[in-house]
Amino acid sequence: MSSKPEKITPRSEDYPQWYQDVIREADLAEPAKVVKGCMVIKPYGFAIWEKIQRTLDSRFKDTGHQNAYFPLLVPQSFITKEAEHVEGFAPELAVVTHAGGEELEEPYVVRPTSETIIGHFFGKWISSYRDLPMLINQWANVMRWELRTRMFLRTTEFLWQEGHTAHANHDEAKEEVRRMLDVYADFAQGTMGMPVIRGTKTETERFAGAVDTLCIEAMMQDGKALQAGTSHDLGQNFGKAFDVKFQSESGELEYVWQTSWGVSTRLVGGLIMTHSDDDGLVLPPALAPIHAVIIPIYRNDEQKAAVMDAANALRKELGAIDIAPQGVRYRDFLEVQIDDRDMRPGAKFYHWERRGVPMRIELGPKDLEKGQVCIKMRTGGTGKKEFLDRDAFVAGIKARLDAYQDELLAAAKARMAERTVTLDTWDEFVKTFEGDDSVFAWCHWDGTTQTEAAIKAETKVTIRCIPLPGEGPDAEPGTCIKTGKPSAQRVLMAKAY
RNA sequence: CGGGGCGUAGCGCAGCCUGGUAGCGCGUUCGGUUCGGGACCGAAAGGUCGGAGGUUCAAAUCCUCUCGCCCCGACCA
Repeated sequence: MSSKPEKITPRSEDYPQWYQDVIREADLAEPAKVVKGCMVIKPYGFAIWEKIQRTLDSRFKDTGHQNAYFPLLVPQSFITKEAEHVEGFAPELAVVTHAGGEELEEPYVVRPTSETIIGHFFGKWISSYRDLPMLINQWANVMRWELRTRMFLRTTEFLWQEGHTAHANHDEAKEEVRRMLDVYADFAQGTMGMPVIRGTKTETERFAGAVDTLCIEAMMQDGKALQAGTSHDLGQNFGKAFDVKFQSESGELEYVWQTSWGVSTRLVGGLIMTHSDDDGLVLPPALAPIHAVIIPIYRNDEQKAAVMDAANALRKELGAIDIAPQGVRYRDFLEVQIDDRDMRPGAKFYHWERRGVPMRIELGPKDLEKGQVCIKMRTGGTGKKEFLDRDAFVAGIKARLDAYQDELLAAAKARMAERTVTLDTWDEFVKTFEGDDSVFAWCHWDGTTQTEAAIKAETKVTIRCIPLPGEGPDAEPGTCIKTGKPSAQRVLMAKAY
């Protein structure tokens, strides 16, 4: 490599520092500083979020949901209507007490989530079974006063999407909860290249006010788990709290069955910690704002003119290629940029590598002469430059990017498999989780909150989820790793972000 | 909120102990030579030393308070 001082701390040296270095060097975001716990998402980072939004939004539309928008401020009394919901969110609420120069009669809370205010409006909108199901999604910002923040993973204000639906019966609501979880899982793996495990949260980790919370859990490179998305079965809890009733086909008045589900800008943090390396950000093509950068190589003005002509022609040709995944309702063109800054080519290589651009195209006099391009992928493969016939390269670029996307997922899966273990004794368990890092451990658990709390207190390890069928080891009875009491199946245990 | 660390030029830091007109590296701007893995020469711009108060003839430096960031813990998408 180079003799220059490293700008990115190696992962082996200090993982959290590495994470921050990658974000800074890729120019994704920076701490706001002037606003506690908040971050500024910079254009390149926001472009990734926009890609996430577009892909997910398309899937939400495909599953019948419509976007809407509800107020940022929620009357404080709304929050207190659902007992568990208040209890869960009270500590992290920001409250507006003054406006227009006067103290408000009733304070507003800045939404930490919108179940309550949406519940209120569902109550007004729903009166008959004909109004159901009500399938709403909102793209919004929310605020939770967190004690400790990390960029993208946990900030006081964050961006997300929250789906809110109301159904005529519990089965339909449960189906919805599972359907959207599967959308998340499919998106995480297919688009982000981030393998996940689908499961059910324990009572401790369940959403405040839900009867059941499903989740997808991803593994970061240090083996820690990241809750990447949740889908809640709210039962009739909010229906009762906000008096959301409908007249059924048989004419009876019943409370609706609701669901809610969300993913946030945390996904960007997960994306970073899934693929990136000591050289900086690594992005899957499906979410990369820029797919390829052309670096022109020349020694004099004459060469420069010729190379720039060729570069512009190549860019135009590549930019017409639609790389949207199959089945989506939008088009997504290959984004290719030419870096014509007055810098040494080597400096440009490092610049774009830190930003995770999947492919670099070098174009110089020799390439024009031979009708070829010199390309190098950001990671994987042989790691070497490849010289390809220009037209064949253009024809094959989509397949090449698809292959790169698959490689990233495969590498992430391999890492996850490497760090996934099955443990049966408490001694092993303690030893496994001794250090700072973590693994995914499949262990038996007696199903009690007490045992869960004891395990956490002693080892910082939490039950990430009870796997859905097929997501973990086949269910077979055993004995709890901590207490030795009977257990029906293994659950996923890990330290978490 | 508890424990620890840190706030000095865009970034990374020195200076602080032992008060005396603010420095280094990288980056930036301009000019030139360069250009297939982080170029070089020359010139220049850029800081109310996180903020407030105090001690002092004099404060980046000493004292008090405060705000923010990072790490560790408790809470969480």
